[in-house]
Amino acid sequence: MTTNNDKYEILVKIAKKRGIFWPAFEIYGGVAGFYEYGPVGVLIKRRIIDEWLRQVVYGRDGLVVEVDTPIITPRIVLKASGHEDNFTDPVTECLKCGRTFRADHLIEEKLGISAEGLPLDKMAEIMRQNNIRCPVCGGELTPPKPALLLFKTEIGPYKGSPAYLRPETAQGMFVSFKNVFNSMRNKLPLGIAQVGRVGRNEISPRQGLIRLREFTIIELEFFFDPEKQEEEVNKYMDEELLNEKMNIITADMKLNNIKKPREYSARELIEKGIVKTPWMAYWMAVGNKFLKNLGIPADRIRFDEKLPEERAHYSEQTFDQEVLTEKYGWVEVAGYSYRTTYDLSRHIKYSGADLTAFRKYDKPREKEVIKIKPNPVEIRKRFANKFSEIMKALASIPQEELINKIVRQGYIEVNGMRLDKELFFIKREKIKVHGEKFVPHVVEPSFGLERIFYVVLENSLKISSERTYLALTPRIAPYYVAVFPLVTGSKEEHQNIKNIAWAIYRGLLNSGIPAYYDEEGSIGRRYARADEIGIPYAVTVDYETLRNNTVTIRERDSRKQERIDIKDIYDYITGKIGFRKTWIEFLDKELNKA
RNA sequence: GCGGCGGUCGUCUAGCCUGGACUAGGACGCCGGCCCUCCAAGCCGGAGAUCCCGGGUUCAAAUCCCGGCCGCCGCACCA
Repeated sequence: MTTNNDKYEILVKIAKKRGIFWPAFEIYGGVAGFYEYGPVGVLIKRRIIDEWLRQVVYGRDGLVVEVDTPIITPRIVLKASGHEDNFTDPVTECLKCGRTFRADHLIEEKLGISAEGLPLDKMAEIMRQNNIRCPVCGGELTPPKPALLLFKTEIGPYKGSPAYLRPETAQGMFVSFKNVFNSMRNKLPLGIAQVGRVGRNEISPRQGLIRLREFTIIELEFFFDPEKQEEEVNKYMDEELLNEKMNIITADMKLNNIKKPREYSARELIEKGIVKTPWMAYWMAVGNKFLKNLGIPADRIRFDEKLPEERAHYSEQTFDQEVLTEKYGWVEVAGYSYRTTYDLSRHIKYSGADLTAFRKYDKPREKEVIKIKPNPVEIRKRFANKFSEIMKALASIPQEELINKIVRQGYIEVNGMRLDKELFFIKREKIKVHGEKFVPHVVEPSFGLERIFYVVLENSLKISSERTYLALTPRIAPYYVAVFPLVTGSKEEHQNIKNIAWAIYRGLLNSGIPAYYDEEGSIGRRYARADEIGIPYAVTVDYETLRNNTVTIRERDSRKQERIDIKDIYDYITGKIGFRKTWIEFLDKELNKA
């Protein structure tokens, strides 16, 4: 019997043996929280990214575009985003036993009051006043110090300006929003996606690929107009997405101690008001399909809504998407956050840039505007000797304030003098307004690539007494097809068989099919090696090939073989892997609709 | 970060307690050769080990002692 731990260990062994992944810096003893991808691993990783790009980014009716922005991020950006303040933990250390604790958690535990976000000196005071001591040994605690989880660096070699490695790629999308939005001709809704490396200086990373200090995020920021969200979702969400079933644990369910998820369709999530924006349901449905297409069974995927105190500082609503693993139980592979206007508003404030979109009204609206100007003749009449002083002071008062004071209260005070509305020209004017500026709202589906990579591998690994293989869904296999000569001896017909196999291999590579060639060891061993890295098909050239130009093609999981003509190999493989069937089915459906 | 346990070819391991005969042994895997009609076969040969790192004790350290690194488990942290 294979236990969970055995399975994990077999996976780790295969990963190292076959070049999939392993801990980084191994020859120097390794550094916790860093992993390396090997030659086969990079291919699988790339295929997963490609599938994400295809399904979540470029397959979304043109809603989403992609960018690539810097990893090193000036301090101001992460100050604006709130990370510099929120990505630190207040840590206190016991002077006696050396244990460290989160100061705010200790306060909450002892006093039952929320201490999250309090200034450090305030926390120190509370701890002193209430004589909070080490919960383990009762020793004295140091005042809380901030532990920053951002990697710090400097831009410029001498006296550089402070910078951090980005802890998420999202800020790249917010900071570049204006340029992307303009280049996409100012249209909403607009998704901006990015695949990129990030760094988080975790206190204690463990759990292999699940908790890393440097990893890859694939995420998108989806910008939309909150006033048009219903009609726009209706336009883009087809029946298939609306009917997508998901396992959900809502925050309400958690508060009522219900731990078993309920099944909801995306439509129900919207209609029952479980999601705070219908776009949340849209992206959750897309993400659910994405993971299923990577081979994760639907009953091993669930969404867990975070309670307010569990959410990141920027989020109005968060669902974690989790996958059940053998090794780690439920693992969060993606987070769906409703970031509202938080990030853009903060960058507007810190940078001064206009990061708004323009909402055109259906019809131009008539709007009354009031313009106020001082009436010099009247003012001189009333305040002859203060005239220039008054005029100067008035010039520096903004229009809104003039309107506010004069129209609403009937007068304005300037340098201690009361100026009544009779001293002003008040002009009321009707103008046509075509729309208004607003800050777009944002929903963010954010995936941890290494976690997806891990859950897919773990899920794909099949172990039996007979054999061990990776049942990767064909599209994310490192190679689509292996090519083998049945025999590799020195007789002339053996040589011919080898030559044909080699020619087929080269032909496939030349046609853009990721192919793999192996002639070492017995045919059985070669199948086994190919199976271990998840190659879904194997073409074998044998004696019959010499007679009639056919080869056998073997399917990895069933080990069934078919005999096909050499000329049909390309079509066979692209048919199995590829998009031809999808194209025909989809086109039929779409044309019938039209 | 704290506590417990551990670390020997790519992998699994023998040796460690009781220091020396260890040029660190074996198996699997890998590479080469032979064999050559389909699922990890067989035979022959080969390469492959900073005994995790640093220091100490000793005539002598894989082995004993100290510190560090890394891993696993628990706590804490993180999502």
